[in-house]
Amino acid sequence: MDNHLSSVKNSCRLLKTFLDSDKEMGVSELSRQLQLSKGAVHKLLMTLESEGFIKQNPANKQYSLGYTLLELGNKVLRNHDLSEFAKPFLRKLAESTNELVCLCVQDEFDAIYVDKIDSKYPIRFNVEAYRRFPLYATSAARVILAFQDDEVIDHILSGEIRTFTPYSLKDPAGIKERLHAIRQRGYEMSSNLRNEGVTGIAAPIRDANGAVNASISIIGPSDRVVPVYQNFIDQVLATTREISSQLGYRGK
Amino acid sequence: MDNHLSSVKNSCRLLKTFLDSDKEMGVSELSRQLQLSKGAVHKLLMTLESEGFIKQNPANKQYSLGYTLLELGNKVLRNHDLSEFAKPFLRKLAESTNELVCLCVQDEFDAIYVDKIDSKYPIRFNVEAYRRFPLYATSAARVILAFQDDEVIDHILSGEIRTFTPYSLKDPAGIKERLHAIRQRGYEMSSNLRNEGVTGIAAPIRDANGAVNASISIIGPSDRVVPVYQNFIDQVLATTREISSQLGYRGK
DNA sequence: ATGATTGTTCTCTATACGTGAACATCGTTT
DNA sequence: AAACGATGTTCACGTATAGAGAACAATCAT
Repeated sequence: MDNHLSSVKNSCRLLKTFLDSDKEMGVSELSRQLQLSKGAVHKLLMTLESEGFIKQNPANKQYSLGYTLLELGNKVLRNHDLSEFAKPFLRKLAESTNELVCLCVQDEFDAIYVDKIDSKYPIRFNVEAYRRFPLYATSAARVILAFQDDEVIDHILSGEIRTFTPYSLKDPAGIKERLHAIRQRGYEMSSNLRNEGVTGIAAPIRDANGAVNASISIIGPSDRVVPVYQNFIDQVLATTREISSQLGYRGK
Repeated sequence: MDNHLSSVKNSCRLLKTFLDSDKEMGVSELSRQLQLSKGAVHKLLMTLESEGFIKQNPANKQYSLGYTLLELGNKVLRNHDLSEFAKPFLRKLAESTNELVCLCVQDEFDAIYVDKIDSKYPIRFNVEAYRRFPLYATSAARVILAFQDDEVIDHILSGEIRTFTPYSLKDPAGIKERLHAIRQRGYEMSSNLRNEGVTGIAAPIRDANGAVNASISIIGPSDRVVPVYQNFIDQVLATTREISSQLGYRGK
């Protein structure tokens, strides 16, 4: 870990520990989780609080994330051209399918839903926006991963593979085969791999250079989605091709 | 600036400079804005990037905010009990008024809209959620400020007063009078102070101790809102009183 | 080609960081 | 009440390190 500012790194780690906790946290608990002295954690908190990144509950002296992070997070979205650009396409797709439609992007070795439009049906599936998940886990993510360099794929598959249902893919070789198949046919469809009874259909968005960093997917209860899957595949592909073309992509 | 970690403070300042810029920024520009050496800024960026708080565009080497901030910002909202709790009340109010309805909270010496439901009318006014603004600037904010301690009020009014329209309040003494009036009657209504042709009606939410940290407001074009203002005042007051009461407030 | 920008790397010293322990405040338990 | 255990907060100190400044590399414009 050279040329890294240790206290800055610690402050980042501190903020991120709040992601895995639903409650406020105190100095002692943070000091345990981060393996830092209480004094150091306290100084970190004082500094972060003075900048609005952390706020302290006066009643119980516990700390939680501050509103400045809300501002910054929102700014990420507003600076994110693609979500602005893709919005009308998502809306159109949501209207014609009535199912959950998501815009997924890659960030390092994770995937994130940066936008979504919920299904109108009373019985519908839901995803959590803005939360990271592994690139091998969902249709929307795999359809991005499939177009990455082999080194990236190998690096990700050489790590621990998390499973979510009894059907989740867990064999690296099997996943790799599947990725090649996706690359061949240009889309992905899967059921039960992330959530039982749920089917996702996803296609990649290409930028002007042909690189894939994002995808659009339709997700819904299998008994509604599977009977019309060919129609949905056609619609997602039509949408992502139109977007890719408007982004300057000149491929098939 | 004692017992503050300077590099952490710098990293916070660095992230916040992106709030006032709509584009990516490079080392040199940041170094100028922050008055830090290029080397120092570079190290900050490397560290923040390794934690996902910053990302670099490989094409032009410029930097922008990273997706981890999106995660953290979203977490702030999910941890914010009030917005979850107030949601159904907002929806009801939006449905019966058809105008923009906002939930506003105080953070230090600023106000932030943490939730809103847009008007259904084709001609409608819009606010930017999650962005700070001064506590004296809008109805929603003033109705919170009015119930703060005098020291807080004086501190805020002793600073620079920003104006937004030719009608914006700018005389500290006049604002203070207005705040007292708000306190008397329990709500605020104003036109043209933040945006010309726009009228806001706001009432405070009280917690179990009677403290005011949030408000609900109805905002819309004056020619639609003013004619029915008494009705809207009654509805906002009924809503905030119901919420306050459910939060444990036992006042009038 | 030249020059003026950039981003990145390097060396070096003042200092700011993190530790560890002491102190202060809480609730609980006995 | 009194003693305990847990908290959050403060402090002094030595070492690791953060930040300055200059050199280097890589662009882009002229």
